[in-house]
Amino acid sequence: MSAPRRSPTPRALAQLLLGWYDRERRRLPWRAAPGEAADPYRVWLSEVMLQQTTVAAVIPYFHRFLERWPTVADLAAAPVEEVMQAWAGLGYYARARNLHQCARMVTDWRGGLFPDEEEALRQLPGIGDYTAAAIAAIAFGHRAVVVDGNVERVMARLFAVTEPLPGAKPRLKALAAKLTPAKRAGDYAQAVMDLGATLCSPRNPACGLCPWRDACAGRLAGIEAELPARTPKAERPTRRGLVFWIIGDDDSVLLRRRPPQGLLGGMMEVPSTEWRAEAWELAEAVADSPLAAAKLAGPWRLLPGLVRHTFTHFHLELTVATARARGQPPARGLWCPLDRLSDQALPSVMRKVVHLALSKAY
DNA sequence: TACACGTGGAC
DNA sequence: TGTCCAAGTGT
Repeated sequence: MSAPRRSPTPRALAQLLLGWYDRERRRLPWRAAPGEAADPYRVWLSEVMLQQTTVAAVIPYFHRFLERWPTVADLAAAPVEEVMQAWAGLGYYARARNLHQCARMVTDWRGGLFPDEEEALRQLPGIGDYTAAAIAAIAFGHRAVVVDGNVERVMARLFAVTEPLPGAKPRLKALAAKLTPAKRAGDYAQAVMDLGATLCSPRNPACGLCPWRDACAGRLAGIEAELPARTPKAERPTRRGLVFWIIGDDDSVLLRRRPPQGLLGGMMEVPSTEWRAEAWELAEAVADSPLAAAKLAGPWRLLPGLVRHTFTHFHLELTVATARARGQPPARGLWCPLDRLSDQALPSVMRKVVHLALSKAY
């Protein structure tokens, strides 16, 4: 008779994972070398960039930001427009505005020193529950319960939690709290996230290599690949718009800045109609184009092709019309020379518009 | 609480 | 092509 298998203690599980982390730790640009102190500025910058964003997408942005703004005071001193421009392409642009605001608060009120307590970090713009815990643990070594999507997935599998997200969040956080050790809290937090990002991945988890394979209730039940369960999301509608590619003197094009709040807030755009369910007729769209018809120096022409883009909650289809014009740009607008388009804070959907226009309008 | 908020890679 | 989803936050 073999003794009944006893489930490992939380302490034993944490030690198992830390051992794996010491062997397999990924080298990432914001990560301090083993035994060295982390730089809170780098930890904060990386954590904000990593919100809902993959490591591969973040790495080049992280390097560019750090080179351009080596300290939080440098970032705070920059005009917000430059920060938006540097963030262009990374998405979730409210993060860039909040990043800049947070840098100013830390610089102006605290002499450039980040708070080390979770609760104080949580008060800063762009820092929520996850990021506050991550900074407290990784940058300052405090015991904090760090729960992101990786941790939720790993906990759901390790403890075979079948309740769907987001309802299961409190239970998963409670489970994560039991496992979080007092020592090496930062390493532990990064270890769980590394585990989720490499072995305990959403699809095809590599259970054979996992330090927790013998303790994993999800794997023992054969349901690891189905976890975590999620409540189905609403369908994405399609919206349509017509974009005005208005060519001014000296090979310039009309751009404007979007309002600070809402979709693509504070970013530059090629002017367009409202985005709605119905397609636009050219005549209808031109009636509310950003330049009065009197200033146009030629007829409108519809370009062949379509710009497709998918946001989190809707699909977008844009057609592009072009015309020549002269005169002063309208309010919020500017004439941008074609060779300076790359200097603008153009989000990816607008870069697709630029690409179509440059390939079809000239 | 539920929804708005980007993007690109994987399958 | 379509769907999923990634180190979430703000409202």
